[in-house]
Amino acid sequence: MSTLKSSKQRDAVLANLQSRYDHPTAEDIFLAVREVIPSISLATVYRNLKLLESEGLILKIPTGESDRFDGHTQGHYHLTCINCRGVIDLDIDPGVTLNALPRDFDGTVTSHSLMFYGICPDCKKTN
Amino acid sequence: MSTLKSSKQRDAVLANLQSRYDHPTAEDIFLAVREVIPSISLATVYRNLKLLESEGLILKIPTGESDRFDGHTQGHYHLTCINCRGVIDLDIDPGVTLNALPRDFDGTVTSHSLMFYGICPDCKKTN
DNA sequence: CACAATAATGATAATGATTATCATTATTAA
DNA sequence: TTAATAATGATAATCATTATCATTATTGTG
Repeated sequence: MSTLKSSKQRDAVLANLQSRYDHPTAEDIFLAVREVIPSISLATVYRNLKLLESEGLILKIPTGESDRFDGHTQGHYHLTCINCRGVIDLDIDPGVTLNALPRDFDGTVTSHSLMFYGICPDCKKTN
Repeated sequence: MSTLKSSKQRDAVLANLQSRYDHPTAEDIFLAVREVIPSISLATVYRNLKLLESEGLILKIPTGESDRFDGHTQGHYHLTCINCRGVIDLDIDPGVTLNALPRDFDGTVTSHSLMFYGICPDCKKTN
């Protein structure tokens, strides 16, 4: 197993993700980090997103379109707006759902992810 | 707006999806339906999956890899096995999570999807 | 400090999943 | 039965993501 070496690109990707509360795609992150490190490559962004996710430092949110990423790993839930396709945080207790797991389930559950679909406050206001 | 015309390909895709309880990819469905309609094209499978989903007859499950599909639309939850990458049904009351929605949320929620991650019974037995 | 080992990078080619195109075929309503 | 048009199969195109590879940066050691 190879040992991690630090890189300013990886630091910048993580810092960007931790500084924002939307849920950007790899492309979004690429564009943002490029303001700070103009030479950064999209491949490096993808590489580091994968690495950071496997380290447990960020979350990947599959959406059916481009994956989105979240720099805040404490349990919380999301809403996907079916109008603007954006993903926002919701303020709900993350515990409730796990309590509902049936006792007789033969597998092992290690985590869960809850996605709500609907209209986000911004889109609701605008329409 | 164009009016739907029936096709045996679309019927076969829907029938296949409704007859099974795994959560196949478009490719899986293509291979299965080809046993019945050897001339069917993968493009036709994708086309009809999209159409059936927009009609609300099937569910698309984003996974971060290939999308998976579900022919049973009554509310229920899934477990993604982090070992075999399969998706199985879980037997939990779908109501609990919606009750947890905060009252002061300014948007509108129309549906939700809960994905558990862990080891499925088959993989747990085998290892 | 100098250096060797190797992880990380940027550029870009390759892949895999999904969608678009287009000529042909099938379904439908009149 | 026919005209209108939705659906198909074949395949090209697109989009997101990953792999490759030569070069650069980081790190531990003498």
